[in-house]
Amino acid sequence: MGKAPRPLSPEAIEQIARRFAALSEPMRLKLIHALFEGEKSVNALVEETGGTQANVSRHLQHLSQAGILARRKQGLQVFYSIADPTIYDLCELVCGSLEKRADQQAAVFAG
Amino acid sequence: MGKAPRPLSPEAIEQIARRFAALSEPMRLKLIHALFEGEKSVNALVEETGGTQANVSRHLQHLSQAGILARRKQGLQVFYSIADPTIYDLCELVCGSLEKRADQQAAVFAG
DNA sequence: TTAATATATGAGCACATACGTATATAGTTG
DNA sequence: CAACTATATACGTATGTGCTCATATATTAA
Repeated sequence: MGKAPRPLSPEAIEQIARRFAALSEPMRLKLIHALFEGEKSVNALVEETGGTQANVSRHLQHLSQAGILARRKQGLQVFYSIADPTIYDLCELVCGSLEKRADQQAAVFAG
Repeated sequence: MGKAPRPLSPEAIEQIARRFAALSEPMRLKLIHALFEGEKSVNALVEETGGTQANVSRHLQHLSQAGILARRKQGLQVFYSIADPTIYDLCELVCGSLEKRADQQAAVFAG
């Protein structure tokens, strides 16, 4: 017996797809990874990631609207931080799964 | 103190992004969801999802090459099944997170 | 007010990818 | 062998999205 799957409406499917899509771009993952250390300003993230200011700003907005990041404006600066704690677990799950795959591949080559 | 993030090489970031991208399309999520019930043939998945045979086949191959699905050929038919068990947890995490968000939205409208 | 700084946004280009139609391949049956 | 079935693939098209460059907005300081 498999697990009993929840019924999923087309709208729910769409929402889930959008959530995964938000996490499917390298620059956005870099930003999320940088924010694992804590709240940071746009400028700090621009310097840390090496991206252009425009691009970083757009990706941060994308993640913010997706509910993944929180936005706090203070004076001239805007600070972003992780808003959805499940992001940690999601990344851990995927990293773990990919590491296992890599290990298996390595074992194949090692004989 | 935040959690100590693992260092992530650009290649690792790319891999993670690809994994999330594989899960970012509604038709692929439909297929994965259908396979939560167990192994199924391409034709069964075509009928269940209502997609065209070509499109379903392409998405199945995509998921298979990503290591998410397993492929088993038997006579004329090809059977696909979930190969990476973390997929269950990934979907549960995202569903839970989105449900919580929806509840909060609902609470706002309910006053 | 003007100048300076931090962030956001508009326009256009380049590229990726999802889709349908048609066809190819592989395996089975007669 | 030919006919049939299940799956995969080639091709063209349409759409989405990431990126850069330039500019706009907002906030602070002089």
